[in-house]
Amino acid sequence: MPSKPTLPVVTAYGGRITIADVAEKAGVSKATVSRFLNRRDELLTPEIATRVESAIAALGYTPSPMAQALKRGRSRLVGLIVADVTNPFSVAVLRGAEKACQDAGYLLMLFNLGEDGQHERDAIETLASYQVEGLILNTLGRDEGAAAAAARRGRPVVLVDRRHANMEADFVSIDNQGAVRMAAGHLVERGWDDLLFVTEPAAGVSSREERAAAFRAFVAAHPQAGGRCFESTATEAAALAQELRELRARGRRPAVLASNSVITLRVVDAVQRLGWTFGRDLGFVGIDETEWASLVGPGLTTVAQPTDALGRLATACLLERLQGLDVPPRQILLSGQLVVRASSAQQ
Amino acid sequence: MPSKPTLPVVTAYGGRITIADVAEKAGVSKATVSRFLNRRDELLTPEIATRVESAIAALGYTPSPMAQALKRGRSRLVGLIVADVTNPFSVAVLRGAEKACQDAGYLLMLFNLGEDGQHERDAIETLASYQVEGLILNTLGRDEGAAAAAARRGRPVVLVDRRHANMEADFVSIDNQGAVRMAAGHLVERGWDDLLFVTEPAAGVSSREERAAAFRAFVAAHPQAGGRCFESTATEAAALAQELRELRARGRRPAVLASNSVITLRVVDAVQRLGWTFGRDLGFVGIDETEWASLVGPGLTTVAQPTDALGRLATACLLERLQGLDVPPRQILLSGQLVVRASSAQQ
DNA sequence: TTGTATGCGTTATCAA
DNA sequence: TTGATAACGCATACAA
Repeated sequence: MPSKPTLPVVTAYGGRITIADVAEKAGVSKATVSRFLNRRDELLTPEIATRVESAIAALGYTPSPMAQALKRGRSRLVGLIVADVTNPFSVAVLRGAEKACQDAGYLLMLFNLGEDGQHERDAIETLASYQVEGLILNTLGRDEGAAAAAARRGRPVVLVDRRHANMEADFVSIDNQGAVRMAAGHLVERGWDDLLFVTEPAAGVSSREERAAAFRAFVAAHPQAGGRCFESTATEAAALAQELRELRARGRRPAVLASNSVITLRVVDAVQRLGWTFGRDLGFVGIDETEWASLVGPGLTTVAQPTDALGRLATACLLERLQGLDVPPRQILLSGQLVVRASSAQQ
Repeated sequence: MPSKPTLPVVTAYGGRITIADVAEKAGVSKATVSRFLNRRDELLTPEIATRVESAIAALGYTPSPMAQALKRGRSRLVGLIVADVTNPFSVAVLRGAEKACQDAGYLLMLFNLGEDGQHERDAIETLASYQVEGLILNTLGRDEGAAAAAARRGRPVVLVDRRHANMEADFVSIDNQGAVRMAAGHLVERGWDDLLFVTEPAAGVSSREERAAAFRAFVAAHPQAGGRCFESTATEAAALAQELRELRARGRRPAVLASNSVITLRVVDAVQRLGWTFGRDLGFVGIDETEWASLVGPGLTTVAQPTDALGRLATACLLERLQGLDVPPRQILLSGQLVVRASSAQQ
């Protein structure tokens, strides 16, 4: 008797091969295939196991993450929201996080807030609707409680570089205090004795606040060194140049400590307009290492952030929470590394 | 008679509010809610419509994209695969694509191939398993046919900046030929008459090949100007410096045309080691505008790519295909823009 | 015009 | 140990 007319192994609509196809080919039930996939440890008759296995291989079957997510409520997705992908720091962190996710079998969904840094709440909700299991946030946290709400819904949240007000969550960042102390200490040690800390307006961004506070603390501890702060905005380039002029006019050995690479760009621009030379007319250290730091002027001394580690650790924290770790919010602070170049040359 | 004992509006497990919750609250069936959501045009009794509407609002209901994707086979997800997120060009394109996606109600899933640019096939399959509706690729295409396979499965593919061999797909890029001609023409016009085109080894990357070919064509058309090509690798910085030395030793007015920003970085480094000055000892134009181009040496002349438009157009192409547009593969070439600075100053 | 029932691809609960 | 079967949240053919 001829075997029952086997339907051609017709790939399910959309070209997708489903667990049903595998089951049919292996001559078992869908449940068995599912068990084979998920709980291999559980005893399966070796013969059946191999049948299923080869059917899977023959068909090239891969489970549908969407269906799995729907059923399990878990998606193997991690959401990463950054205030601005244009920021090399954020991209570097992203890379670290991505690697760690891949290693753990997770996929990163990126959401970039763009220009205004607004819509954080929307971003969180969008990502949440895709059942992301957790969130890594490198954002302002201005959208009161949006992240907290996510956390309350049971989605672990890890903050990178920027704390959110009233938000109890794991936090991963460079040690801002240490970084500033290192940078300022280096300048003073090299003989620069009139320091100007240039930063963007704090505007509630914790890293900016912490760096500024650390600078003030440094100044208080080193009364022999002059120390002032200046807030630079994108629109007022002239004000920065003016500030630098006054700094130098004071007649000591002036140096700038830039709070991040955006500020570094502005300071370099101003210094070039003034026709000054770094390391001679003005000492300089900037937080954030960039690919161009060594190429500007005589080379810019920087504090490099361990961006890759930051991304990896943020992911690691998240994954631990996903695996049920239940401890109070942790803070992980990593040291920056001073990259000495000619802009801070010995006086 | 008391209404049947209403179960407390219990939010579905995981805290998720489902269409069933809305239906119950509005006192209608799930189907009605679904119709309200999808085909508002279809006649609904106004009274019911408002009841549903307010129930949705009251509950803060949002449909689950996963469930929708499962049911419809469409996910409102677009996959973007980049060879290297570290590349500012790719990030800029990403931003444009992201904006366009958001405008159209799509979400971008980013996949970064990282270091080796390997695993393109894996990336495509991973993304495909999440039911992305289409793919934007800024990759090597070395993984023979992986993209083509996706395309065959009915997922539209758009290539950005890099063509794939044997791949018939929409292609969006800067006009490489025009860009090189513009850059080289500018140098010659300014009196630089011994040109060196520096590029990474082509290695099958179409944009590199096209730029090199365009340079050779330019040289052929301008026999009075010297013109050579040099392939620079990351590991052999010395070779580049040596090449520059020879270029200058030839005694004419030497200039470099860098094929992208990575090469620009290397050339700047070499020139600084040699102690030369751009615009005096060596003319320079680099393809790719960067935030630091104006800050290096006397300022670097560049050809800016319309990255944002590239990303938007790539997305637009994809969305058109998704809406059923069926025309042969298109090529969209955008002009670069010359940003003149002192590195190419008049001789 | 609205409701019922079915299925998308999986997993989980029960029997067998 | 394995197999029916019922969800997961949604959309739709069909019935009312």
